[in-house]
Amino acid sequence: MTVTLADVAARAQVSPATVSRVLNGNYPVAAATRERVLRAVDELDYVLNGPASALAAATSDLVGILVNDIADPFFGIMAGAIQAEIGGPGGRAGGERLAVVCNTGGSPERELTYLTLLQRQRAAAVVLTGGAVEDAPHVAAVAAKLRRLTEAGTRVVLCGRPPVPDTEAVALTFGNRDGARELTDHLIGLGHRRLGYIAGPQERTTTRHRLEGHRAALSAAGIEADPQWTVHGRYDRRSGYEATKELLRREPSLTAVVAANDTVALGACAALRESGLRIPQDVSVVGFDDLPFSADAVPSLTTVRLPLAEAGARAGRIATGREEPPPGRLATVPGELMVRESSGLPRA
Amino acid sequence: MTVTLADVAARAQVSPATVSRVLNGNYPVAAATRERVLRAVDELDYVLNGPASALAAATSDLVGILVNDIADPFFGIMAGAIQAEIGGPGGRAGGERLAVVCNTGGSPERELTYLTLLQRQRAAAVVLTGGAVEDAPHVAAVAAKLRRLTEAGTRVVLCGRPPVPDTEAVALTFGNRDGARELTDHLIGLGHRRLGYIAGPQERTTTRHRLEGHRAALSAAGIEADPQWTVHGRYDRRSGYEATKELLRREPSLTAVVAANDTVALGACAALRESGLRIPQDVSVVGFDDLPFSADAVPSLTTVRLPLAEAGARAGRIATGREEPPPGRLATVPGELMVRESSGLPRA
DNA sequence: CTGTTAGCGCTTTCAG
DNA sequence: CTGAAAGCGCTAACAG
Repeated sequence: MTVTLADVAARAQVSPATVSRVLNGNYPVAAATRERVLRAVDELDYVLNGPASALAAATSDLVGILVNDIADPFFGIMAGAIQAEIGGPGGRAGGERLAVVCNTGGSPERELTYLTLLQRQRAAAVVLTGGAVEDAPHVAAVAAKLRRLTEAGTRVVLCGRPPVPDTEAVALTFGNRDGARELTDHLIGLGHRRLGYIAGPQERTTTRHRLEGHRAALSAAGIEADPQWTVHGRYDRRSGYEATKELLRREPSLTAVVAANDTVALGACAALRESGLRIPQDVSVVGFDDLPFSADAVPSLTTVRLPLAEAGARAGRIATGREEPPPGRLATVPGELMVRESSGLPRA
Repeated sequence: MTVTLADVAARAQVSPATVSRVLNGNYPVAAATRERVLRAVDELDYVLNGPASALAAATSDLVGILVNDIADPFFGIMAGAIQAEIGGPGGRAGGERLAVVCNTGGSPERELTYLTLLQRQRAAAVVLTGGAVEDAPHVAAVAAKLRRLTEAGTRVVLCGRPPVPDTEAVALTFGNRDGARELTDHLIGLGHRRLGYIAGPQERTTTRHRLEGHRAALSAAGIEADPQWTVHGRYDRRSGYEATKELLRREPSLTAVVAANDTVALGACAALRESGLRIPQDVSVVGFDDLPFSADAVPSLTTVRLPLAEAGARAGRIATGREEPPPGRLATVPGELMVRESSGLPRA
């Protein structure tokens, strides 16, 4: 029924082994023979059986990409960049690799399940993107999984995620803490003293690091942070909206709102506007990430630019062995403060 | 070295076949036996070899999702919804399926290459999202590929993409034409007579359908469309910005700009603002898709809401056989006009 | 309900 | 440079 490598061999009058060698291009084959084989492949419209080769070779050409939310451009941009670099179609270079994008929805269990699934597929590499959940048992479970994957020959890269101790995983982390600190320093520099903070979900590294940066800036300036001025939420627009309403209720005199990320900042802007407050005349708003829409927002958003695409591309290259891992298997990708219209002097 | 099913069988004192049956849950097995097997699996930390089962069973648990641009929420939302429904982790129901998201970048060749790769992997199903390229040879090539995939047992679903004749592919198409028509009707109803149109890339079905709807509305109202008032671009913000500048140059008296989609509309807004024009007092702007940011834009965007998540979810269910395909293997998913702040009466 | 027996289609030593 | 042969680890009849 379906054409197999043996059929091609027969037609080209060579052994299956030779066909395999031609197809994989990892072994010397006479030009004339190759020619003949390629023609046969074409004539029979032959397509290699992936599972069969993966079984025989004990490795597949699948690369797993774990993301929290594929509909969020933050992850979409990284995923796209990773995929472009792993050498799939168009990316050239080596066997055509297929990116398997896995949506964890931020759930630790799903993250683990996907890792197992990827292990089952004998994935060539796995890239985990975005912040990690900090729950100790989960961290341990992930570490164990990553170790197992590495043992099985799967390369593991963390992109925008802190290193996992006791593993060989290469980590490209974002300068969340420093970026957050710069952002708050910027606001303090403008004269703000009463800053609300909308944090991400409680147990995530990204949330913690950004919050730490914020607090560091405050204490360096001798400003004591009222715990009431920090609200936790999710990394979405809705959350920013609701958290801002809550902050306004708790402390109407805030002159600035620092959001967990740009999406949250947008929600914050909506809430402020709805409350009759102008940005930045009445309240300044800053975000984080510098997603494409942030520069276009009205007012345009002051934020920290994270080189998502660059980091993803690098992660993709490391995952496919086309770039050396950084020394110590760890590199920090810094963010860059982008001062735009949404931040200004505090109101009198 | 690596644990195999045989090891588990030995430890559980059953035959490999029984272990397989327990793991696949597709065959009656005594509770006690199952129990024993499961324990052995746990103790040995066994993970099924995906390629091996795919080879033996002649089908894998991979589901391919083709998107034009994974960083674009339009595709991200659909991909996320599809993935949530195919029964991967968390989605429960049947074997854990893995979504393989393939970024074609809108390139016909890559689309074909990915389809081949998916065929190679013996994917259980393939979902193609978004508009198709209309080049005849390419359409024929895609049709041939889809036929081959279907023959090999891969279910093919088109989501937000017109049907492919002579294939068994199930198509869920969007009401692009009708939506576009409603949108332009809305503007005409407000009194607009001089409408600029920023179309998507020339050779795509989505572009054509939306443009047709627009033109239909115009001619129904007896307005003759100046070809100069239509500009083609890409489906991105930059394109909307540039196209708007160009439109303004060609015809400063336009009172409305109809954009290919919301992202383009945002670019258009930026260009208008930069030119000192107010929205909607001087120029009305409308988009298409109703992406999450559209309601939050300032001014909020009048657009056509496409139920991306719902359509994706349905596509996912059909792809995994959990929902019957619509009669005639074709269903149209209508859009819904969302009138918001960016459209208003034309200036005097 | 469970075991036995063949492969699935490819890669990879090992010879030549 | 090419062929022969031995599996890779699992599933799926087929018996029992």
